[in-house]
Amino acid sequence: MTTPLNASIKCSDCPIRHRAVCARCDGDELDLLESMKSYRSFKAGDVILWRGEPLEYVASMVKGVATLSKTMEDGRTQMVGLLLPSDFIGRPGRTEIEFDVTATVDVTLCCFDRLKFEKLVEDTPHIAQRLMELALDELDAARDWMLLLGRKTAREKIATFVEMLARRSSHEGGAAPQSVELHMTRDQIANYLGLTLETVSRQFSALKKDGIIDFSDRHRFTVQDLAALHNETGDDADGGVVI
Amino acid sequence: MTTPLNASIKCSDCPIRHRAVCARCDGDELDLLESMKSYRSFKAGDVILWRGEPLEYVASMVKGVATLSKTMEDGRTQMVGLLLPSDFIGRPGRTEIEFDVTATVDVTLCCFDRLKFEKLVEDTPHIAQRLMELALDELDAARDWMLLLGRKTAREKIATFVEMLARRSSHEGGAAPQSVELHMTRDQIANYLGLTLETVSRQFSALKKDGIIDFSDRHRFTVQDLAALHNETGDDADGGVVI
DNA sequence: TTCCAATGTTGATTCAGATCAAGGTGCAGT
DNA sequence: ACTGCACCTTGATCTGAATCAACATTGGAA
Repeated sequence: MTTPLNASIKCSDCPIRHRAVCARCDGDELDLLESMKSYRSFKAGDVILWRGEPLEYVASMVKGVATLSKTMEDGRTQMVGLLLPSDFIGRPGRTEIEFDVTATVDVTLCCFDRLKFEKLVEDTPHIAQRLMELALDELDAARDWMLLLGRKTAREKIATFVEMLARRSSHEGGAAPQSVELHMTRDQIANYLGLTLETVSRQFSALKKDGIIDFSDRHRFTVQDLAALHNETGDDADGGVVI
Repeated sequence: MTTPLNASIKCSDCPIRHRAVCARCDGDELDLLESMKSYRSFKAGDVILWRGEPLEYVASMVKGVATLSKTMEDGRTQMVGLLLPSDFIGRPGRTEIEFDVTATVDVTLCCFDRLKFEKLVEDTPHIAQRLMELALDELDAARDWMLLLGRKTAREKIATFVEMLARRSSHEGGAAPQSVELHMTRDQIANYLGLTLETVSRQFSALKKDGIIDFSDRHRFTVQDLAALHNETGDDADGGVVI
């Protein structure tokens, strides 16, 4: 399940070098991290960390997608975060986390022993500063999500989700009406949006019927009308139009 | 509306000295903060910061309660945070915030010029470290709230809210079945919990009818049965029982 | 003290989304 | 190619909370 790999890329060649917790580190600091790190891989579906489990290491996401989720006793579950490359898992000063972390596709982590890392945070301002930035960014995202969960309709939730995916995949190059990959099942999307899987399915169908998106297969769609899509999100006009 | 006060207490006598952003600072660092800070007061109901407004200063809550809220174009609003003494407002590296900050009771802030504070964060690891801790704590709270907003029923939401207030006010001393103050109107509570004010009112009445809480007046109640209350929250047993 | 506006309660009705139910689709394994 | 299963879609029905509506309470201003 968890595969420790000694084979890890050099920090200086790392794809997340400039966005992860090490972003502000200089050469010497990077050498130190280099000596401490180890890679781990997880398969799609693997649980990376269980809620309440002792937290032995903290890590940066190098590759893949993982989810943070909370589950109630009767099985209701709510995703409370999405981890993408450069995001950080775990926190110094906490011996456990109170949500499950699950890989949705194959994941590679760059891991550090928690205790050693905590000492590092004390001694290395650049790391604390970057961790602060990452935490504040996540806090902004969490707050946007609270508005969505508390006040948006099912259609607005789906439109917001679709727009988020479209915007993100447009970052990765490509022209406007591009194809977007859904890495999650309908059930996972439902848990992300605070809906049921049936409602997710119905709303996708509705957006398709209205000519706003079109599915090539169940896990891949194109946005036909970006303006109409945004109009369904319930968010303010503009929002930094993607060109 | 905003009243700059030169009269501010000494940092060493400050009630939030050991929990606010300055918690890790040593004597010299504290002297520096002392020389930079200025107090501002706000009346209950005053808006402290508007969404999108240029962020001239950042601040620590010294006294009072304030809310962070997001509002959609059609008026739906969702509170995304509650600020209590020692909480931090604003963030280095951001020229504006994307929610409104409103005082719900009279508030006193300890303010710092944003640009000067940003420089301070760069130069003073103790501040970045503490800001990181505060942000991570808020992130934990935000994630608990996401579960509540996404998956809990109206009754569970109200029970969770009531339990939170009861737990908090028990921290401030007092025996078990104590009287708890509601600083918020039904409408504000509704915006906090992702409900309507009518539903809030009905659920309070239901908890009262079931003998779980009892109102002395509209803004003050006592918890009659803490175990039954917890049982209605949907959260796991235990939860660190208050003794 | 009276009046008024803001706030809160309660009832009736509606509706969005959950739940229950019955197929469809596609792909991994044989 | 066939089978089985996980995943998805669509329909029918139910229900919890929103909405609409009327009235009660409170506290502050005149």
